[in-house]
Amino acid sequence: MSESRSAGTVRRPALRDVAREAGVSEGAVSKVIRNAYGVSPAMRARVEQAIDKLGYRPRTAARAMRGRSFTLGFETPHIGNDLHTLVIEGAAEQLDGSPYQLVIVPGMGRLGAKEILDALVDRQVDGIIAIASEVETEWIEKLARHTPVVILGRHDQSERFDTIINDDVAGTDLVMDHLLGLGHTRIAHLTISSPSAMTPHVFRQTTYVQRMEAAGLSPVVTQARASERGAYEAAVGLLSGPERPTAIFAGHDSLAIGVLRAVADAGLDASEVSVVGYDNIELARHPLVSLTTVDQCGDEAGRVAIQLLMERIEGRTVARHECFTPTLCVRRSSGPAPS
Amino acid sequence: MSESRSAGTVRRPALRDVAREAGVSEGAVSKVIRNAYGVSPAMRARVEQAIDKLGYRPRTAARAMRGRSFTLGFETPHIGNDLHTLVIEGAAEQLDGSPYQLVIVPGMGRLGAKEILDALVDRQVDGIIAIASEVETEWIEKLARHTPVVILGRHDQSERFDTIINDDVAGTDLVMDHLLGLGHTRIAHLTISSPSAMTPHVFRQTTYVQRMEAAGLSPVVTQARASERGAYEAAVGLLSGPERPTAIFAGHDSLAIGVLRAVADAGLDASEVSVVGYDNIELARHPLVSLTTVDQCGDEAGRVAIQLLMERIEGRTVARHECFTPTLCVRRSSGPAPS
DNA sequence: GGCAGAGTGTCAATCGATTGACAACCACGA
DNA sequence: TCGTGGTTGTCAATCGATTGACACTCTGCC
Repeated sequence: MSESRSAGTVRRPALRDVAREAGVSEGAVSKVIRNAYGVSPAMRARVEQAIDKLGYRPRTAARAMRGRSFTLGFETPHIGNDLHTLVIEGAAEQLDGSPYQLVIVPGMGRLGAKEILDALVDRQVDGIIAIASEVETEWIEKLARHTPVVILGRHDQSERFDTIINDDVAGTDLVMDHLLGLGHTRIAHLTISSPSAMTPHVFRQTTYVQRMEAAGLSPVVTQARASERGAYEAAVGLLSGPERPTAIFAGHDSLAIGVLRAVADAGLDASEVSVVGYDNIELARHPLVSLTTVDQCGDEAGRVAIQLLMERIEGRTVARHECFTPTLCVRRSSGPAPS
Repeated sequence: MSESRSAGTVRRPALRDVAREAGVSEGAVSKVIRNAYGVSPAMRARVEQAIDKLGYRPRTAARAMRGRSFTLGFETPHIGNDLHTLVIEGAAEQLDGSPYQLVIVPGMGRLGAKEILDALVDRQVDGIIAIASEVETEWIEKLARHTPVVILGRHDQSERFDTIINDDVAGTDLVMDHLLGLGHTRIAHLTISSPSAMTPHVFRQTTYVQRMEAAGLSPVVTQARASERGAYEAAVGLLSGPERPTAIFAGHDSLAIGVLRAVADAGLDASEVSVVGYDNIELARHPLVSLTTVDQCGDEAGRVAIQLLMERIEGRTVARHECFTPTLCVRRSSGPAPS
């Protein structure tokens, strides 16, 4: 009765069972599975044989109680965001072969960043990669006091956690160089509301305004709800206005996709309204979409995020802040200004 | 020195600290946080005050050692798959407000399903939702002996784990009714190789072949690599052959997107080659794509998956197998056969 | 007055792995 | 023969929360 619980349920072997099977102490088994000092080849062989026989695997929970959980957490407001997918891809690649495991807790529009981060802390992850754009800096600093944290796309540099950002000023400059070079003068910018002044969207918007004014043009900024549909509705408004823009720079690709839909619905195309996005999501590459956009190599960001976390886990205490330089991908959604 | 570890690192409060702060026993505190029987209102108030003051949160690892981890795991070969995103959305909705948390472990092409499932078991999740199409039934049954499991899109019905499938025969019938009704006779099917005979793709292919033969037509099945690019290449081959098909039924939407690309690149459109997919991913809805496809309500599947897991956690031991009936979404990518 | 029984709170064992202290043993040289 | 030093293995405490057994205090009632 001590070998099984309820009907059809079996107890997974524990370290104790392996020790009994091999006829050695639990400590010895622990040493073997951790590759610790002080085990003879003979002992190692016996223990490994017992492990194989029983199909033993150490429980993460028990290990976590004594230190590491070998788990890293990723917080994202919503999976299905292509940029984040790319980041996760890079992170997974960097983690390949290591004993650490990446787990993702998705907000899906119902859980706030704080709730997710708390859930990760409750599970004693050894490190956290987060977006967390809506969370105050102090809150994250408190979090970082006990768990290594890397924040993506946040422009404020704290001493207590690492950040990885894309150079949004340079990226926006690429877009504006492109559009101005094509002769556009009525360029509108579509953005979303930001919880803080330190988000990428604010930097893109600010740079857009500066460039417009520097070129002697009047900036037009429109706020949309943060979705393809929100962008669609905002774009419909822009296109039906008196002074129709000849180019629309959207804060990111999902918004740009919505803009493209509005352009198509209005019976227009790229020869009349150029559309440019930001992020270079998979869809932007598709020939039916062919969206001009800014690539910010999310996979590289994912790889670096893991590296930074590992450094923290191994003892680094001074913050590091990485910045990537984006590139422009010119496609068919943008063209010369109509004459 | 017992209050802090290394520089800048603080120990999170434990149950013990709350007990000391409130001047009660640890057991009492435990009862309060679990809403267990046997606490007076006065005690509850004192304890809750102490919890607030210290910012205490129970550690999942310690709880897991005594039973539940309040964590459910989701195994997916690759996030960024829109159907899975939809499933996760439904699951998150169903889980809203419960103490359970969903975590996703993505394979990202480097981790096999078994490795992911093992990682989840190591973390003692209370239940698992998995795709696991490549894993043998016996392996999953062994897994299900100690952890509740729901498998998505697997047509073999085991007594030991629950399954949720889409009626792929009915879905394929919808597609074939549609295409045959439009007068198509040269209908090709694009599929991917399957690790077992129980995957949705095999059922779709088999039904396609049966319907073609029943209509007195010759089926043409082409295998593509499992990616948009693989579908593109396969479609290029199909379109440049001697007897060009007038309709292509792709095994799922990502493949269909690749087919659409090939059609566009060949200078053709829906009036010459109809394209139909399966899954109704977000992109299929976009006006620039407008793909006719089969909707299999992934969000509902996600909700039901959570329900099934909860039932298992609460003691159900007989297997349940749910089957959803899909619907057809007709869009502009399909039309009458060219005369 | 005494006793049943409901309501509260404490105690101690337990889950599984890790880790520093320590003991047993060996060989070797003085 | 004894001591020294290096290997190898065991022991026991520990991490944090849960839980069943148990003890104590009141009420109310015969």
